[in-house]
Amino acid sequence: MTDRKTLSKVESVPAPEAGRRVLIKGQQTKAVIVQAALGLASQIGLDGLSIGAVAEVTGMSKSGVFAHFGSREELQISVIREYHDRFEAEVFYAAMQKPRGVPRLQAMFDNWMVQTSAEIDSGCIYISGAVEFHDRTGPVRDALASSVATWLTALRRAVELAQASGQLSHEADAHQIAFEIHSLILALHYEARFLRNPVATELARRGFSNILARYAAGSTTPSSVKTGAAKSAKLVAVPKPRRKTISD
Amino acid sequence: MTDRKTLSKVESVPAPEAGRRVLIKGQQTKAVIVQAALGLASQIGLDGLSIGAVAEVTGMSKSGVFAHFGSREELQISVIREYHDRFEAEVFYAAMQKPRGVPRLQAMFDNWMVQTSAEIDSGCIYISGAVEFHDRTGPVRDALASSVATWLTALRRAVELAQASGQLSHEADAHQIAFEIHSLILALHYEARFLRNPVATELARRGFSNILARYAAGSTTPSSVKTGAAKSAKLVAVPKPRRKTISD
DNA sequence: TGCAAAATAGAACGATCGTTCTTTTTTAAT
DNA sequence: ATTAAAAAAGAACGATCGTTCTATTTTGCA
Repeated sequence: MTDRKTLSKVESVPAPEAGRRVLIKGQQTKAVIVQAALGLASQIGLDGLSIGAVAEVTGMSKSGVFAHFGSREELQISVIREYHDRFEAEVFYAAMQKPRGVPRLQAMFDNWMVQTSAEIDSGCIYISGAVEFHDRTGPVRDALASSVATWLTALRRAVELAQASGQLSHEADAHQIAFEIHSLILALHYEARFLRNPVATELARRGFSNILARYAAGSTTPSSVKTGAAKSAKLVAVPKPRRKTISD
Repeated sequence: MTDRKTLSKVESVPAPEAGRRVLIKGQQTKAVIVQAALGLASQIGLDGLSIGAVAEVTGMSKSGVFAHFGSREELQISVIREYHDRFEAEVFYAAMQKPRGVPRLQAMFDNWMVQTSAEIDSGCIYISGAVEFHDRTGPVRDALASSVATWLTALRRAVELAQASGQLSHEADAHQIAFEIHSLILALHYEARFLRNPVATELARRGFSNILARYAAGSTTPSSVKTGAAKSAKLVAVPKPRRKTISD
């Protein structure tokens, strides 16, 4: 569609045929349905997402909703794509405005925090979905894992850029740093959403600054970094890629 | 029951009346059911746990299973108690054998890792359940949050003991350290279970040793520790405690 | 304005769910 | 061995689920 740098090549909506209307009625309501379904899935989870509930929220009939997707799985995948796009816009693109290195990495983390522990209803589908689908197989799980892997790869690249710019130490493995950043977001989600810990945001923020301090270029390095094991770390998130997911 | 130090005062089974049989038939099968239900819940989640599935696994009838609990919620709570007891034995008690300070903290983390990313079927109910119940209310959520809060409190105390023994710096807040340790377990679960990252265990282990190195007594401290905000951190996990949960 | 196609609604299906009720089997103490 | 209680089974209920089929309404272009 556009040739600017993107998080992945996933296309949500087929390009409209030339000479036709830009957005046909069916696509409008489909977009409305997906948005409503994402809101629902954020609260009750992807797995708990039922067509009947979506129909009630949108004021449509069950079969009216169903006809747009053909199956519940396709609805779930559409929701994942919607979340992917939103996450890409609000976390990835927003951070890409910042200069490379620590500022961009900091922006990614800040945006991610907002997306994860957002004030109102929003729950992170990447986190809840991982729990719901970690033992299953099929296209929904694949779509979810693919989307998550895409983002985590982008995060790791931001770490590597910070290293390349000399702001973070080269001695630490980028996988390790990205893992520790990811872990803070997961703990933030856990403590803020489930345990209702009001200072979870502060704990996560401090943890991130601790990571930056520890891996700051030229600082004292901890005992065990840069061994062989972690260097071969590789995410194997997408067993059967069904569409292009990770851009180069 | 026993007066040795325990993780909490939750009692799973009422004490048998004097002069009666030690374990009546109904309690035997109930224990079998709960164990089978825990195995099921570890795979498909507490929320997905259905009485029919438990009946099939145990070779009983639905109503036969149901009669032991009276409701699905009570079955779920029984599963949580079972997991609590098992977690207490395999993570908490096992680590209490070690001397106070870093060795005990290290043992807690190691045992926790095994419990979280165990080889076979076991999934951590504390993690999956948090996602499934983070927006709900009721006794199941309360039981889960209470059990988790109990363990996290015990973890924080182990950190404080390590500080008191002079092995970890007093400058860092124990809440912060416990938060960062917890976050590594969550990331381990996420990457090992969902993303099938084969080096997740190694990343978590290294993250823990990084924490130890960073907070080692006498080491250089990062920029922002020991401010007022995190000192008031307090877990508010149990809104309506319905039984005694956290020991003093 | 007419008309075909698209979009939506409505009803019904088989399946599964938690739960209740009734009946049968098993237990455990006399 | 007898017997009352406990345990387990079996059938059925209302509800909800995803899905299918058919009818109705709405759309969008001629």
